[in-house]
Amino acid sequence: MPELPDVEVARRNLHRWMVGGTIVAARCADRYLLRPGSPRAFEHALVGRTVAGVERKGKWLKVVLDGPSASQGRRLFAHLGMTGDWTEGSAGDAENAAPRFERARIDLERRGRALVVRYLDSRRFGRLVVSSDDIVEWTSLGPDPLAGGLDVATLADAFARSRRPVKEIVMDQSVLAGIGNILATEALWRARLDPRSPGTTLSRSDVRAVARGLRDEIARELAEREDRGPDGPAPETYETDGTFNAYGRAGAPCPRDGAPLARVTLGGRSTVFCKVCQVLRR
DNA sequence: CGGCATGTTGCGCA
DNA sequence: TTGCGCAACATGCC
Repeated sequence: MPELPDVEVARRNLHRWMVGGTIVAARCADRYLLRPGSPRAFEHALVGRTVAGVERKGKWLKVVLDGPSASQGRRLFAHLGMTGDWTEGSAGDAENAAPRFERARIDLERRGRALVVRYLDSRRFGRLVVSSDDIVEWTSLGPDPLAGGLDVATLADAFARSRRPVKEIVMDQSVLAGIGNILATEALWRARLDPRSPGTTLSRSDVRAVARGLRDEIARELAEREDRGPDGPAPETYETDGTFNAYGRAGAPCPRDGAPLARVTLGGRSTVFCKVCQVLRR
């Protein structure tokens, strides 16, 4: 599920489902997901509150809650980790039973209707954190690409300051929030730039190409998810169905020149690229 | 059984 | 101080 486009879709869904609703029950028994919180604190912080808004920065979500008085606002921060997802169903239907991998459940009342919002996460690398202030994981994020954070000057600055491979810089959440392994791999393929190139070696036009690659790939993935709609196929099924140019395609022909795509490890992450058309700066 | 996985953090070492 | 590499976290799937 989780890179910027997936999280943005989750944000829009949560916004549509929850804003204006009042939380009547909240349960999460998973202490690992709640770290450093507790099931009791989770329930206590949410029940009785009204949802005022749902925001996103990078891969983090922030659900803004209103208390009985304005000074009692609380926030629920959520990260999808590797396999997290949010779903919705109306309470009372046949599907009242907890689906597989349900880790948290929030019951709301909205416009006289009861609904259930669920957090599912098979691998449990996600987070659910309640706080009355912004948490450091949120405040230390760099600018978000969809909020105008993807400008060439900022990127050029980050590259100029580091000899680390360009792919690692782009995936650094304090440089740019929301870029994961798929977006970085695809953007660099689009930019025709070898992911191992040190940041300091990039030319002005390289930086522009990386920015354009990121922008285009984010837009493409967002459009793809919008096309499928909420009742489309399960997320897992659109990872490897031919929509990627490089990600997950090691050994297969590069769509541009037919050369077999190479695979290396950068920052502990699998990295696929074409040695023929993606130029290595040094 | 072995290997890989869309993410993040922390540790040890150069 | 910075930058790596690597393991760990917990689990599913091919």
